[in-house]
Amino acid sequence: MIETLFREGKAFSIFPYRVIYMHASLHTDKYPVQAGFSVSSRKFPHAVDRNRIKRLGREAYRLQKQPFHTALRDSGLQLAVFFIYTDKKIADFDTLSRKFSVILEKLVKEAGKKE
RNA sequence: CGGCAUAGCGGCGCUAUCGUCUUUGCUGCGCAAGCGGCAGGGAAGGAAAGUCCGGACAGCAUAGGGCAACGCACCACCUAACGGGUGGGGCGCCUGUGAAAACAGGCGUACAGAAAGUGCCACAGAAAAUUACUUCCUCAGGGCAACCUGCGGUAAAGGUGAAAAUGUGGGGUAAGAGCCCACAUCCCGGAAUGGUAACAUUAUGGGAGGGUAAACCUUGCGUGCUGAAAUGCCAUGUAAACGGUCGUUUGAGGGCUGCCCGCCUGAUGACCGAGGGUAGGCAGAUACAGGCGCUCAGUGAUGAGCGUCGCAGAUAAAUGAUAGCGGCCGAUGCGAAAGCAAAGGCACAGAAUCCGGCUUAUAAGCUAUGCCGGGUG
RNA sequence: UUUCCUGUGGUGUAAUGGCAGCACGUCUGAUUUUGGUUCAGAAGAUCGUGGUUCAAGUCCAUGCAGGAAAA
Repeated sequence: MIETLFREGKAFSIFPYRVIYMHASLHTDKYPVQAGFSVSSRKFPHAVDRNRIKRLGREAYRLQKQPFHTALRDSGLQLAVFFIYTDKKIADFDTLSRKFSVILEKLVKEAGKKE
C-alpha cells in the first residue's frame, strides 16, 4: 500500500510538511484513515532528532484526528496518508499543532472535491 | 577566594490526565489463527554511537596437509578471549633534593632482530658505508731554490649535513691508523648473587663499530571460512515448461576457504540465456562470561562464597504531549550587605542477536593535579 | 545488520618517502573603439588530530565526510 501511495497518490505541501494521500479501501470500518510519518535522514543525521520529530507529529495528529475522522465518515471516504517532514530545523509542539489543524482541514476539502 | 586547562566520578526527580510497545491473569467472539474488554507488571545508554578489536552462537568435512595472506611482538599475571586490563622491568621527558653522581615523585612509551641478507639515505659535502678531493709521508725524476710531475702509503686535519667511521690519554710510525695499551660505550658466551621472569649488579673470555624493520625481510607466536539478511521450520505462489552448452563410473559440477593436494557428494544432473512466481509468519530473540549488596583472598586487574532481584524486545521499527510541584544553574532587577524575586536553561545522545573491551561526544555539580589573577597573615 | 572503497586549489586530475605539478576556471595588466581570441603575471590545495622518520600527500593509529555491495 505504501508503494502504491507513493506511485499514484496526490500531494500538496503546507510548510513544514509534504502530504501525500489517496483513496483506499481499508477493509474495515473502525477507522477511516491510515497515516504514516517520515523524516529524511539526510536532513537529520541523528536518530534522536528523527524520533523527536516523528513523535511530535504523531502527537499533534492524534490530538486533532477526531473531527477529521467524523468529517470523513460523513462523506463516506477512506484515505491513506503520508506526512513527510521537509524543514531543516526541529519545530516545537505548538507550531506543529497549528499546522496540523490547517493540514487536516485542507485534506478533507481536497478529498471531498475529487469525489 | 576566583578563573582556565587536563583527567576521573556523574548523567534531574515526583504526581495527574490523554496516548505508544510489550507481558501476566480473568474474560467475550471465533473450529483455529486471531480480534476485543477489564485489572495489574515492565519499557533505552554511559556511551545504546563509531564499527576499531575479541568472543559466544550458527552453518559449512566436526574444518586434514602444504604454500600464500593477515595479525601480534620487554616480562609475569588477569580473562571465555583480545590488539584489552593490572603489576613489574628497560628507555625517554618533566619536577624536586643535591656541587655532582645519584635518589624520589609524576607522565609517556607499536619496547623482538640493523652482528642473516637486500634496498634506501634528497640538498650540501672529499666521502652517506668495499670512500679518497685537498692536506700529510716514503721513493723516483726534474729544478739553483721555492716547488712541480709520477708510482705508492695513509685515513690523523678540513667550511657540509638530521647523521661523518666510537671518545679521552698514552705508545707506535716515514707519515698515520683500535695498529697496540688503559679507561669509557655496546654485543655475544658461559658463571655468581638477587628476582617466577623481563632485568639488575659483579667479575671474566671473545668480539663490534652510522641510521632506517609504522622499507622489504628474518625469528617466534597466532588466525579454517562465512556472518543473525547466519541458520531451522511453516505458509503462499509459479513453469518438473522453452532455447543453448557440458556430463552420467574413463565423473560435468557441487560441498560459502586465494592456490595445490587430500576427503565427501554427485545424474529426472549442472551451468548460461530469456521468461514466470514469492515479498508473509514462527523459532533464533532476550536468563545471562546478568545486576546489586556483604564477606574473604590478592599490591592490583580479578577471583571465590553467601544473600537478593528479574530489569526493553520492536521489525519502516514502541517512551510522547499537557498541567502542577520540586532539584541545580541563572541573564537581570531590588538591596549598604546578608539576601530576596526572577525570564530562561539542564549536555552528548535512541536498543535492533548477545556479551567483554577500545575509541570518540558530553551541561550542571563533585574530586584530583597544574597554571594564572586577587586578598589576608 | 554486515562488508568494502575513496578523500590533493573553485572543478577535473598527476606526484619511486626528498622544493606539491598540469589543464580549465578566478583576478590583474597589455593588445582592441569595446567584447572575445591572444600574450604576460598573480592568488589559491594534500579531510582533521596524533605518531614513526633527518624529512610524510605518501607509512601507522584514530576520528570526520562521501560512496559502493550483500536476500
